[in-house]
Amino acid sequence: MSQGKTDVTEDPHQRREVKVDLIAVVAAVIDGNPRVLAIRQGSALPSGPFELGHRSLQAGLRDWVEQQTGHPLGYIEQLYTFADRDRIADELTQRAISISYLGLTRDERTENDRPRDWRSWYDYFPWEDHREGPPAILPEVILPRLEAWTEERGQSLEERRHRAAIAFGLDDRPWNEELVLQRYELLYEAGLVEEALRGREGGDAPPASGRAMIADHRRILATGIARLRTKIKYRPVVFELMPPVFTLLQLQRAVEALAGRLVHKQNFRRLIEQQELVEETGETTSETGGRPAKLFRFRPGVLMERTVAGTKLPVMRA
Amino acid sequence: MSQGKTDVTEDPHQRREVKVDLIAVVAAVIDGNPRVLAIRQGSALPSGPFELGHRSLQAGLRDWVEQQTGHPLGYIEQLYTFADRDRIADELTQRAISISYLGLTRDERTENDRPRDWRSWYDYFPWEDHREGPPAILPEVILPRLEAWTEERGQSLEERRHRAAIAFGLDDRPWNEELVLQRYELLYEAGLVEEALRGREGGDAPPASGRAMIADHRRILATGIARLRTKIKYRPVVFELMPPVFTLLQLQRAVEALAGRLVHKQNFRRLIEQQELVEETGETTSETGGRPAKLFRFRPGVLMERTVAGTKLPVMRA
DNA sequence: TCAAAAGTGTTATCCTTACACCCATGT
DNA sequence: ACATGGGTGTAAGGATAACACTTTTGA
Repeated sequence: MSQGKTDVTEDPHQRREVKVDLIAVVAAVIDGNPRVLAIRQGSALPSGPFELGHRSLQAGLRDWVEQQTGHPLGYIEQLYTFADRDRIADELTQRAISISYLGLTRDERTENDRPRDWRSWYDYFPWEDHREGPPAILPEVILPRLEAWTEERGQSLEERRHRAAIAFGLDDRPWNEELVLQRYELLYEAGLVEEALRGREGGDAPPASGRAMIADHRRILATGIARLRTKIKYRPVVFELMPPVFTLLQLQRAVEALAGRLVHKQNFRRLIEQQELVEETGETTSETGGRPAKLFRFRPGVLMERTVAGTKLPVMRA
Repeated sequence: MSQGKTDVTEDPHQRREVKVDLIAVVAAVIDGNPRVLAIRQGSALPSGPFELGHRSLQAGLRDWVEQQTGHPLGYIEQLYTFADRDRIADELTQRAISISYLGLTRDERTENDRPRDWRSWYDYFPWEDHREGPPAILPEVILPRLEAWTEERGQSLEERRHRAAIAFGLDDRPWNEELVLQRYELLYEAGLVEEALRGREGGDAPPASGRAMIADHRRILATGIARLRTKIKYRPVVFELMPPVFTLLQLQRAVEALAGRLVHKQNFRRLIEQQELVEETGETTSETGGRPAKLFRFRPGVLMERTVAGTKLPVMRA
């Protein structure tokens, strides 16, 4: 913006090489809570440069995660690629881009796994856990400050109100758990997260809440959570987070942990049953307390069919 | 696999710089057909390296597309990032990655626009257009060859059959228009598209059909089409492809062009109406033949609300 | 016996699908 | 008048959301 545009055609020999970083959001459900693999006391996502030795982007990512956390990765999918905006380019002839991935793993403690690396999502996003109703931090801290911000400047006042209303479910709008990124970005713009204040001099109001991360890692985490919350609704990805056998309530609790809200027990079961995602093992467990629960496993056949589901358009009959 | 893993930690000073290419799938609906912006007689997607002069990835992409096609870009979204696998690295110390984007534009002929750059999707994927029923090429050419391929080798026979059945809607399965990429990849594996035969020596069966493109551009195009066919169902992206005012049937035809299949007129209208996506302008047009049609425009307010829609999970009432 | 969790039945409502028909204009 | 596209009514079936209730265990 302020730096004056460089004419691309000026020097055809200018260096075009770029540093590429790989960053991972690795999620699991442990003890009924959604968790993410983080290093350096929870301040950073596993990451590292894409190097010549890496056979592919994914292979590079796996190497870094395993090296930094001791945890091998199973399912991974790409999240987003961006040119770093919070990071200052090393030199004028050097830029960096980041390629982020979402990984899903089971709650299996491997030998070299360091349990301390698993942090709850909601340490970073305390306003996102609505399983026990809207968290107190919302009415007590975030919403008042956010409202103050929307009234701060005369310019795009209406637009800000509107965005906040949609993102946080104000004015009788429903809470939409998928809008994790939009909420984080609003809080960032409003200066309510620590990351937003880093460039500026002090004096601003202290951040609203939630543990901060280095650079833009928390934004990337928000992207990963949003993706998972969306995807869980139309692809059977919970698979990747569950042990081989489980009870229906355990499955429900996992979904609730991810979505950050409770679901209706019976309707949830009907949904699962109707999609034929699972089958009974024939066994039961009484480890859950109360009446013993039937154990289920995912139907292996479904994996392939359902991974390519499809949504609705009022098509004509073939 | 066969190459023996390189230890990443061996030489910390090895070069980590990488070439980054930006590639665009730019779509429009022109004369009732879905089209893509392609250069070099339709053999390549617009693309170019990410350079220092580019303020951002998106800005770089816009520059290249405008420079190569004369067409300014409106809406764009990221598709996928990958390390090139079909391209051979320039040197041992040099690798390349590609970042692909999907762009949507209206049918507006700008002065410097070269109409010849707009190619129909279905030139590249003739098996994807089911608006007049399954295209003849499927039963006549593709399916027989594909079947031959599934029986070719004893190994993963069942799995191949299954994949083909899902992708092409065999054995009473419905046709799923979203599986564009899966279908292309199957045809690639089966050696039924030209691109698959490039590395190998001749003697193979000639490609099934569809215009080929350089490198992996056709695969990227398939990815873009798949994304658009999916997205059109849950986000109001058709907006970006329509003129400011239009009739409902024109809107329907546009959706049909993209989806490659017909939709039920009345149910389509109910869907549009129910989502309150459009409003009457009060005008009518008789340019469509037959009874004059009411003209509509998209409701500007909806743009914001609907861009963040949301899907279903059996939630509990707040 | 009672708490805790498992598991079932039922209803009103809404959305989806499908079918069939009428309306307004130009030729 | 008739072809062409525009535009509507309605009914069956299925999925959703919201009820409340019974069952089986461990402590």
